[in-house]
Amino acid sequence: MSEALLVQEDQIEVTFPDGSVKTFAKGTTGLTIAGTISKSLAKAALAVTINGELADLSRPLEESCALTIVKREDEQALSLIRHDAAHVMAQAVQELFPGTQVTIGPSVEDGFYYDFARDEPFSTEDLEKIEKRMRQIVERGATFTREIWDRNDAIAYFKKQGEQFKVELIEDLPEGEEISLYRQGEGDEGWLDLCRGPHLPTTRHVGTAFKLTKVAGAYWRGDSSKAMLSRIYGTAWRDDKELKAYLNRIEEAEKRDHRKLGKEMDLFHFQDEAPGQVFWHPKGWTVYVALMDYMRRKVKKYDYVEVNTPQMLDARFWKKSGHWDKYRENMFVLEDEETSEHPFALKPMSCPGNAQLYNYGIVSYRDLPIRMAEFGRVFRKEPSGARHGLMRVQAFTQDDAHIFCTDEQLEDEVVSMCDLIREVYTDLGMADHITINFSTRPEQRIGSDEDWDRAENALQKVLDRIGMKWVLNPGDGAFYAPKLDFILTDAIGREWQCGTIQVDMNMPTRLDMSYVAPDGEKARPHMIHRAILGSVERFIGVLIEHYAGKLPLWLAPVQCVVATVTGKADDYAQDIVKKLKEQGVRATLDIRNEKINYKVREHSAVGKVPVMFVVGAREAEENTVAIRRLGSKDQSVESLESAITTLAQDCKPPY
RNA sequence: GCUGCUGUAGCUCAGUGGUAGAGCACACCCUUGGUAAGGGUGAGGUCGAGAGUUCAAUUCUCUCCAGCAGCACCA
Repeated sequence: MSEALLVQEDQIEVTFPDGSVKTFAKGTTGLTIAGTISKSLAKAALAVTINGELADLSRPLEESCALTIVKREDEQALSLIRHDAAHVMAQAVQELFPGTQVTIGPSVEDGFYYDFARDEPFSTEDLEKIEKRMRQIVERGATFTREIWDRNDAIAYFKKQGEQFKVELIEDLPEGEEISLYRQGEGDEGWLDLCRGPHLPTTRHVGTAFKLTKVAGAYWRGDSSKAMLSRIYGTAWRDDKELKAYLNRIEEAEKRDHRKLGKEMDLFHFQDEAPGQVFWHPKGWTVYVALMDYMRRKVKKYDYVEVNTPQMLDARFWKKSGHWDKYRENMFVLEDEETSEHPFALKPMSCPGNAQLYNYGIVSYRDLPIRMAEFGRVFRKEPSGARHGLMRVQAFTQDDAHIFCTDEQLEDEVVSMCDLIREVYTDLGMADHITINFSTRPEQRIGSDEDWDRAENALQKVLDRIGMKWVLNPGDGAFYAPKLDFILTDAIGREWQCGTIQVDMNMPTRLDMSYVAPDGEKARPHMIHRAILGSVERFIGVLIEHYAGKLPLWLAPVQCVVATVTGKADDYAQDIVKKLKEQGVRATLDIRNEKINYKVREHSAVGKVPVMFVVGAREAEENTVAIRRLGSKDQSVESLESAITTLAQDCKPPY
């Protein structure tokens, strides 16, 4: 007879993480169970997980289950603390600013937010007041109580409270779904919010390690046609040490901001007169060119041909491709559409241009696949609030390519592209930092469902073959093709799309592309769009933040500064720079009348130059150099000849 | 585009209803110094643009432009 049958009807079996099983009366709470294990555990318990799902400590257990007790040191405690902090903040706001409506307030990475509807904006001083009130509410130690409400009662209650947004939320909940409210505090004194939970036992459990960080606008339900709400962000942690560490981490990350480093390192600047366009300084342009040269070598290695197409084309191409309908507002159109029969526009992407090259002449199946690369300079009129340093500009260069191929060639081509992308990201030190998004058909799209099925299946098969981690991003494909997007993050964790692979079965038809098949009949090629860096500008921004300005030697704008300790070594230093340049090293000379401390600080801390050769009378006499590598405190003295040979070798870019 | 904030010297920032100040950078001088800021002197500003209020606006108000944070968008 199995043990399970011995369990009486009014009892349940609880399995603990160590595998032990105990029997309890039905309806026993996690808190009671924790108490049977030890008093200290009951005290430390914050919540439970029931079959892996987080739940209130006070939740009665109705069925046999696997149970864990969540304590403050557990990772799950963080999201509880943050979610509760959001509730506490909402209560604080309503106490301080009566009439403010609450909407939603989830926990997010590193913290939480709550969206409020209020006529007046929240000021920075308001944040201080709110935070102070939050600490009082935490101090009160009000109990969180879960209540199940009747749908109509809940709607009536929130209507009476003037909470239109909560009413809308409840009305939109599927029929039959349990409507749970959480009360913090006792009876009518308590503050009620619609919430799925779970929560901590009391507000006191939130602790003191939180801080309100910023106030910003956010649309109701993420929809720009709906009301703009005031969102207050906060961060919350298990203890003050964690909070301090977080604030410190943010501060450090902000020092890596590419806009800040771009100025300090003299790489580029922006001006009001050219919004979203880069003024590249000599040093920044050196990085740009080094990266482009590298990409050109890669593309050659992978059997691409490089082409170049016009910057400015008749809008008929965009109308034909469908971009005009969807992106007209974001294109720079050069002539008045009203008066000109053929308005021209700056190209926002290179696809139609490359298609013209394909269409020039007759393509045989023997010519396929054609891998056509173009470092295309494109222009996109971005919404004013979207521009962001190098990451989102209005004029940029894509390391674009279009592969035209047959159905049979499709998958291998995409796999080979993934190899190339992986190779490039590895060379650039970013391989471990990419997220791949598989973005499938959007609601607004062109083409038949059969074609979308085929294109998505092809990408799915490739993903199965390449064995890289990926995330499904349903509905986020381009209007003409599903895609794999390669996402990188900046210093403070914002995500930026860099590489992309798009399997397109629509443009070839739209742009009248064909090839002659073995049977002599015309056939439609497939078109794969791909970019590896994406935007060269954006990728440099990401690289700067990733390396905190300390770019790998081969990309560093200045690879070596030869600096003198005394004027007596000027001639020697000049000679060294000349020799370095002969070996292809980007070297500069610093014989200014300054102390060596000053020069070291300027080139290392500020300029991020990877290598310094320091020379004085001694080195000039002995034909040596004192080598200082960025990041290391000490230096080594080497003979000039071997120092140059070694450095020249280290500066070689990857092939 | 939306909400909020910001715009003063090349950079980072202070300041004021009576037309401006610091540090760094720059120029010159002193200093020739051995690994993360040596000292002195000097030059440098239409206070984002336009309009309004005022005897007087860099300062107050409005509009526009640009930037920052977040949201929305991103072929």
